[in-house]
Amino acid sequence: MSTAVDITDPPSSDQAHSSTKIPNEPLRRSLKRSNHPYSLSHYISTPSPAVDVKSLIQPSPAQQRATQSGHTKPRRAPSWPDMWESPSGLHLAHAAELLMRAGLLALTPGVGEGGGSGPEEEEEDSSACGTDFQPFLGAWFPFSPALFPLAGFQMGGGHWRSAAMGAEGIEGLVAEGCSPGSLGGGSGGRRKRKRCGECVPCRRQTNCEQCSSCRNRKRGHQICKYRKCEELKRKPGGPGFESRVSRFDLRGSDFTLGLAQERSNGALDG
DNA sequence: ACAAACGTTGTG
DNA sequence: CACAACGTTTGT
Repeated sequence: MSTAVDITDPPSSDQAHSSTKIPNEPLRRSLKRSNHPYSLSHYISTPSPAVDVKSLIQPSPAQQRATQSGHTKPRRAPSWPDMWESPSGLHLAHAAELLMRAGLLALTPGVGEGGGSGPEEEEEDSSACGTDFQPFLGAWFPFSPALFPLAGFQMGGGHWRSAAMGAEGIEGLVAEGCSPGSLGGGSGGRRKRKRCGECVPCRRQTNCEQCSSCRNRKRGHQICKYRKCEELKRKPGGPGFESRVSRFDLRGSDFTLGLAQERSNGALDG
């Protein structure tokens, strides 16, 4: 049970947090000009530390604090991936559950009745969540019937997403099944997924400057190949993802059962 | 406004 | 399928 992240890259410590922006400004012109110490082969041959999915699901206290206290982004509402990524993602799930219990959130039959103990009461205590996701109730669950097809789908798709499902599950589901495109927009509503920040490539701090992406950054708009997040490499709909989504998509609430089965089968375990 | 980077599409 | 280019989203 040693899920410790084996960080082989010394400087990766300050990069544990996932952010769209790379902390160490590897993409700066200065970097381009400077002759970075790593060669292409270095990137390729670097061992792959285990991905600590748990850290995604259970953010550090510091992260939680940050999210709880200052989760209010002045600029725009958090995207769904944001929601799932943040500790509040769990709260969001709880919110949905409460909504269901209150009869406000109509999901496909089976979810709500899946037993009093509910499918996922795993994380945290509801009491804490109750207060915590309050803001989200206002912002994201305005109890508007118009939004419930959306919300229901999100909830169902997310299935109170839990530790059983990796970050990939979250992101994938949100990215594909639950993206605004499939939600309200329908037309070209593709939501960007975010780097996991945990995988080896994400931990890279420097661009190789040699790969096609680096060389062609101006026009390619792509991150260095060796920094491309492993999660993002997987297309939504890829292996593992598809099974989950399809299960959820086709059977709605049975998604939970599917997860349970997979869990028992060890498919989702480590 | 700008930069970074993901998603999509076209091409070989 | 891999790659390149573009469009778009997202964060500063």
